Amino acid sequence: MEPLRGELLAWWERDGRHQIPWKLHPDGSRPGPGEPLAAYGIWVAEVMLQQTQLAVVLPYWHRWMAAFPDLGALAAASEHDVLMLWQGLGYYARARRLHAGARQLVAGAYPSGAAGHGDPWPRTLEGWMALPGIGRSTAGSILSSAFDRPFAILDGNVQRVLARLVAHPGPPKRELAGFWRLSETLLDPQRPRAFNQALMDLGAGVCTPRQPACGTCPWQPHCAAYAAGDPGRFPVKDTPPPVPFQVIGVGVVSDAAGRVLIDQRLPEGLLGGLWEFPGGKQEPGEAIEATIQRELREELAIEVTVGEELITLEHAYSHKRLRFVVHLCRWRSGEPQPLASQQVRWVAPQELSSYPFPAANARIIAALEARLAAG
DNA sequence: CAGGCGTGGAC
DNA sequence: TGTCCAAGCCT
Repeated sequence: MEPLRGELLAWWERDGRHQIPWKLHPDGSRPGPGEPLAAYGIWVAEVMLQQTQLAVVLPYWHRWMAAFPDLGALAAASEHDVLMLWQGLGYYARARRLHAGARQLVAGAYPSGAAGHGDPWPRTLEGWMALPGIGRSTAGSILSSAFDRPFAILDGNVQRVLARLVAHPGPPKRELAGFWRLSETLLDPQRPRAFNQALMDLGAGVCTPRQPACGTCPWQPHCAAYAAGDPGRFPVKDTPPPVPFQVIGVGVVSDAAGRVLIDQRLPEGLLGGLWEFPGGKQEPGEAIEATIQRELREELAIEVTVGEELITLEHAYSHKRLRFVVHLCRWRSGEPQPLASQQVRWVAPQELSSYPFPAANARIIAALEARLAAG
């Protein structure tokens, strides 16, 4: 075990990522073994990093820390402001859970394990996992990063590295318990922060999903997949389920004053809590104009005249693909009702930037602005 | 426990 | 171009 740890850590000292801002002291210096780091920024970062690459997270993390510099600021923030800062990052339940977790921590409503004396941060796996949106891997990552405590991690990078190390014959999802044991066995109890970060950096930069750079890998002499001659074959993947495709009719409804109608989605589920232009699924054999009229009648209780097309765009979610066919509409009658949303609102086009929208709607807004600018 | 849950980078 | 998939969690 010691040789593997030493070789990985030696590689990491030379080639690891050492400029990650939340893993440094405020003055930019690296923490020594056992030295604590500020837990708040690490907690925020680890949640942002769930299923999201480091380069994507960095600008979001900096904006978030400027807006909500500490736990109290986040707990006191509105959900609207929280979603504004998360807009475009995806998996929006993470933002709502981070917000709820901040309020739990401020209220002291978490299990034992914190240091006490005004320090709200848990020191145990159970303490962190009691917070919404924190599972075992994120909890282990936070505890090792912030406090240099010996807790293992098992994200996608680590699963891939370990699956190759032992040439595991099946999908890791089916044998997670064994992978957790392996991650715990390998973990360097003297330097858990550095070891976990090294393992992730190895997966992100060397032991990559495609064309791994085995020539520079510190574990190449120990790697069963390399010995088998085909490291790219691991980890073995499950066949992904088919992704459904749907056409969505969307109305950008204007009133006589030039305001447009938007609604806030329900608090849970897909894009929960974000704002959007109203619309819905096209039914078989239905013209898209009829879809838009029907959906606005069913979900908002309004009657509109469907005008020209503004834009058609395709958007892929993790579990479905949609084509949005967006038409400009004129409001005719009916006070808009939030029959399938939290609330509806008439807003001037220049006010749209103060609402959190999902990525597909941001493209619709860009098209609308271009149309308005063109007259 | 299999499926819901976003977005953009990389090739 | 399409396809894969990333520092997972929740139900």
